[in-house]
Amino acid sequence: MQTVKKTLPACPVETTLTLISDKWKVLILRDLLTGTKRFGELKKSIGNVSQKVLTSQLRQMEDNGLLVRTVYPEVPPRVEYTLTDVGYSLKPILDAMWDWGTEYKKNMSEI
Amino acid sequence: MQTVKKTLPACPVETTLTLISDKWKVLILRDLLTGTKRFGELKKSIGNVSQKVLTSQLRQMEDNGLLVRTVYPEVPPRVEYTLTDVGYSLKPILDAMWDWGTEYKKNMSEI
DNA sequence: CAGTATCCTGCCAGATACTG
DNA sequence: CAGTATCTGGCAGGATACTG
Repeated sequence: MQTVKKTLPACPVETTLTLISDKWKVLILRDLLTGTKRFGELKKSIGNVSQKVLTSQLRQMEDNGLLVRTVYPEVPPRVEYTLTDVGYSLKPILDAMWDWGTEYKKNMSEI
Repeated sequence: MQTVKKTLPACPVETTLTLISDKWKVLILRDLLTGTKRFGELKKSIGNVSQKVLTSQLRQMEDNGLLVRTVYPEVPPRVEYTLTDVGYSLKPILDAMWDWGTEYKKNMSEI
């Protein structure tokens, strides 16, 4: 899945999928769009994700230039995640998903 | 994953994810947004999906009201898939993904 | 707190055979 | 042509224990 530069598909939609289609990445984006978060905050907010997988997907997003990881050399340690401009530019996709999900739920409740 | 009405999450973004985050659904949408397609056309266009999985994900999308499946009682048989209005209303999400993927590739090629 | 290190589960892909 | 049925296997993701 990674080494993205080598495997970027021709279709731009597939390119986007390659970068954000893993199970938790959209929820990571949702949470970071409102600002910098610590690892523990993300884990709590996202829900049922395991530490290993959350760490792994955060690292991939860092490698792809979507977010920045900052380690504060304190005890206990503190690690913060912040979207880059490229990561933040995914906001229109999340907004569209938010709008559609809201409409869908409204329609379903009317049936 | 299915029985969507029972498990719709509170967050609208998660609701949308529940319906389109399976591996091939976004590509199915991409292909059907340009019009009705036959099963074989979808399979060819999407690429490496197996018959079994493509059938399964199309059925789920039908159950969720995103598309309609039409069987023509001919020999050889013909089955066509068409987006419903609800399915078509996902277009803004796909458009945003197209735009972002195009930009991302442009940025990557400049490095 | 924010991770590694292991081991394990289950989804999905691949291949093949069969049918209306 | 467009499926269904069955078996196999790889790998993303999950559970748990341990650590700087």
